[in-house]
Amino acid sequence: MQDTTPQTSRGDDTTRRIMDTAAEVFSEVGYAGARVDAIAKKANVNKAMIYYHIGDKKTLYTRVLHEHFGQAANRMRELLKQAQTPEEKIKTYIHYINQVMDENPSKAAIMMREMAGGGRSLPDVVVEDIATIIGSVVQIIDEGISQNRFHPVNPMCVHLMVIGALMCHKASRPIRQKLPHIADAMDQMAAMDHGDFVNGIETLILRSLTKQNTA
Amino acid sequence: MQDTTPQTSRGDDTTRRIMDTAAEVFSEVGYAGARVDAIAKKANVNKAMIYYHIGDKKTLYTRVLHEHFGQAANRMRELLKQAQTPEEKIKTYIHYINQVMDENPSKAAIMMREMAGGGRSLPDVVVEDIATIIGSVVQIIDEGISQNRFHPVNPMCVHLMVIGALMCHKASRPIRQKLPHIADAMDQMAAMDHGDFVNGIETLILRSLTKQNTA
DNA sequence: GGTTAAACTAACTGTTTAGTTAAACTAAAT
DNA sequence: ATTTAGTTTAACTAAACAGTTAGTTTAACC
Repeated sequence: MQDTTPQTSRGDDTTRRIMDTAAEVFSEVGYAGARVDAIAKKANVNKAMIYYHIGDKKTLYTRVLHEHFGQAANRMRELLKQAQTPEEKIKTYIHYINQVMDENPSKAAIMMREMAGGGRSLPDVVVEDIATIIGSVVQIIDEGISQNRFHPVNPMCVHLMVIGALMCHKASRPIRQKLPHIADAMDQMAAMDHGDFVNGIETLILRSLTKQNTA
Repeated sequence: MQDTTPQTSRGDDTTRRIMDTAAEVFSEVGYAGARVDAIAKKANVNKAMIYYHIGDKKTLYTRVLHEHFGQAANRMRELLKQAQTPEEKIKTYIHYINQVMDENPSKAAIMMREMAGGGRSLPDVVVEDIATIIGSVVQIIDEGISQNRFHPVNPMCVHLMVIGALMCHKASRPIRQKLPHIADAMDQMAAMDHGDFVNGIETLILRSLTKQNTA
């Protein structure tokens, strides 16, 4: 039954529900494992509506990837303009990645599945975005090294430690919840929210990069 | 056509081919996305042989997880016995994880998919193994802190940085190969082999953990 | 009230899928 | 040569699947 509150066209509302639900399902079982019927049922729409509003399964998946990962590099570049030192830029980068992943609970899992799949389904525009983000990390690290504030380091190690830790942390919440004895063994971790985890990552990354002689 | 070289029963050879191929297919598309017909075709066996030798799809997947991830904690515990200092133990731990992932190209991708899926399909014995490994990391970090050699730190940050970086590195090779301009931008990374990457991770982890006053 | 375009639906199609079965084949044992 | 147990196979089943269609409903417009 349609909600009667005034809003954009009914179609827009339907499309939103389809997109959000599709992201959830794709994050749970991946593109190949996702069932259009399952997406329709979970979104509480008739399956034909998916084809009417968006298109076939592949088109739906591509739009989900665009929506979640497109433009990520542009937004990061804007934020980096406001940071002065390499240390500040690294902080900005880490917190930005964390924020992007927190925008939607499905993002981290979809990223992990795409990575596990070798990025075969990633649209070129998303791949370019990833390349631009990595390029930014390379620039920050190079700047830090050239200013003698950072140790010489492989930027890929830094990037994958950040990306990997944050993705794994967010995607593995169900595993941690499944293991109360793990939670017991690390009770301050079990109680830890996102902010603390990303601050811990930030501390470790900066400590591993930064030379001691900097103020 | 059967190979005529003397070996164990033909069934053992068939089971081996099925298990290896299943691991590949599960790593490529996940459990839900894998097709039994595709596994059979790739393993060059009739589909019914999978049911005869191993069982249904879920049984096959569970055996693949056991084979790849079972016993991992025991082997690590044995190796850790030979390390003295917390620094040595951290090194042992990082290189052991790296070695486990290198045993089979499918491992990292399967781990990532399982993590992305919240570990829903993980057999309990594998989950216990993961818990034991994490417990070991907690012990090492606690030991380092209590001996005043490590900064106070969330072991989960350390563990997920190590696991995350290594998994992402191994699983993302096809993406790096897809992007020659990324390779160009980081040509020393593009040429980097496993050893250099894990050594980079080791350096960063130790530097982020270790207090400066230690020799 | 009538018209129309957009949104939505139940039922459908052809294909794909996991899993099974009866029969054939193979190699070892006699 | 025959028997037997283990291995393998082609063909099959019922259900699931992506995608389509003809028709209905809804809401905006006049």
